[in-house]
Amino acid sequence: MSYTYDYPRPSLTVDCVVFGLDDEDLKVLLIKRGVEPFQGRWALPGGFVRMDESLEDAARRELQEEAGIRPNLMEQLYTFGAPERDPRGRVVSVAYFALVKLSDHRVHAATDAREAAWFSVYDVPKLAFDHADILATAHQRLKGKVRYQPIGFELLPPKFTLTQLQRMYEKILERELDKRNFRKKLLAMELLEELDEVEQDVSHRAARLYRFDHKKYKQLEKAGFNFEL
Amino acid sequence: MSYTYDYPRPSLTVDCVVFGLDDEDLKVLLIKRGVEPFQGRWALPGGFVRMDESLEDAARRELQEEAGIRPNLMEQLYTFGAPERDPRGRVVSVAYFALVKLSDHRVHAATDAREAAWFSVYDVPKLAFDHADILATAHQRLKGKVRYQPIGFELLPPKFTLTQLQRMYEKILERELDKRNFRKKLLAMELLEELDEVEQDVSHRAARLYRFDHKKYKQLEKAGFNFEL
DNA sequence: ACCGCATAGTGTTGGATGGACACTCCGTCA
DNA sequence: TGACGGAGTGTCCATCCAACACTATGCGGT
Repeated sequence: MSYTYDYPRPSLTVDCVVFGLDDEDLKVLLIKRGVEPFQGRWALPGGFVRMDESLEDAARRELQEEAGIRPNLMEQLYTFGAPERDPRGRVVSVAYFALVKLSDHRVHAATDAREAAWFSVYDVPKLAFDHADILATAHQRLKGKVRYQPIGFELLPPKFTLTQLQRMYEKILERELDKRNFRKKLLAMELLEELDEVEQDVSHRAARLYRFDHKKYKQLEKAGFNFEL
Repeated sequence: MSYTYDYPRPSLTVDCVVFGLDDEDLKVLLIKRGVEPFQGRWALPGGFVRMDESLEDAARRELQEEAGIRPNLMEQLYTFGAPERDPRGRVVSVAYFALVKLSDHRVHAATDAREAAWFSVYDVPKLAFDHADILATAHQRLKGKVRYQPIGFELLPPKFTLTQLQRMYEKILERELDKRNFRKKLLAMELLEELDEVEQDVSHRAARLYRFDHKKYKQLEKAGFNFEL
């Protein structure tokens, strides 16, 4: 089977930058390439767009196939189309940006006979194609966006302590925050539901758990509220 | 001549949302379609991407061909790829966002035997394809971006009065600003060069002209300065 | 020459917000 | 029961922001 057109067409792919967070660092999901070009190199998960699926559907399908991951939060990042970005010919790639709770996804990282792994964003191996650019763009977007949209919660488990929350922001923004000011500000937004539970299995005083109130945020957002830092 | 591939490929186009500003309103550039589908409908300027040009080059080429316009400021907006967005088949379009000084471009609007015109953003005819979505996305982006990046200056002539500047922000943000607070804030940034000139041909006291200092802004930006409102 | 008009230009105050800063509380483990 | 590690909590000061009204100037018409 082959397909013929009057004018040449670029290939169209999607690539995904999936971020996760663990106790050490902000992590990104990479896949080891099994075929040329760049065989053996690490790369972002991704692949060709099918004719009957939307771009985001393609990104979600590739993530599912290559790493068994179904992110809650996914959005389009940028489209990379430099003529020489792929040695096989003209390939335009729509990049997506996703956040996952690492606790949900640590196990599934290596599926489908492909090698998949989480790497610290600050210590990434040499990547295939222009994937280093794509990753840099995504990282920048995350750093910018986390300050004015409450997306960081997608990186944490559903119930978290205020210290976990603060560490998350500190790792993403790459600067330290003041504990008292941070708590004051977050609690003043009234977007955190205080639970009657505390963390378990810690060898010191256990911290209270909170949950992010998505419903309330959507309401406030409609009313013109702006989340900030 | 024809081109054959092992797998089907979508067509790839670019579309441009070009904003301009005049005394009345924020304007957007539209082209009347001369061919099916949507013959006779107004649409965003755009066209197919060639195999050897980057996406932005394609957008600039189409703008030049269809409307004789060379914007200073142009950036990628979003990629639209819903499977049914074009009745001719699968067409994925990378949308670009541009700002121009209308004074430079009023004349050239209708060139190349195509009909091109500026429409008020608040009174746009029914558009072809999903161009209404693209326009809405671009308009939203403009409203958001103008507050934290000094891009609004691309809509004004090189020399402008503070009142013109304020009107520009008011039209884009769709709310009134306080004259004194606005001037205080803008002048405090020290990004406006005060010229020894005043506006001409007005039948009242002439206002002083200013120029935006791009060089100084780039320096301050590197030093961590953030333009805001 | 004068007057009217339209727009230019200019400061102060009160309230809210943001950043700096240090100690006590509590649970665990040795 | 004492030491350790992290949880939790309030004040002060500086800065930013919003609200607010009058005088100055140049032109055009009479």
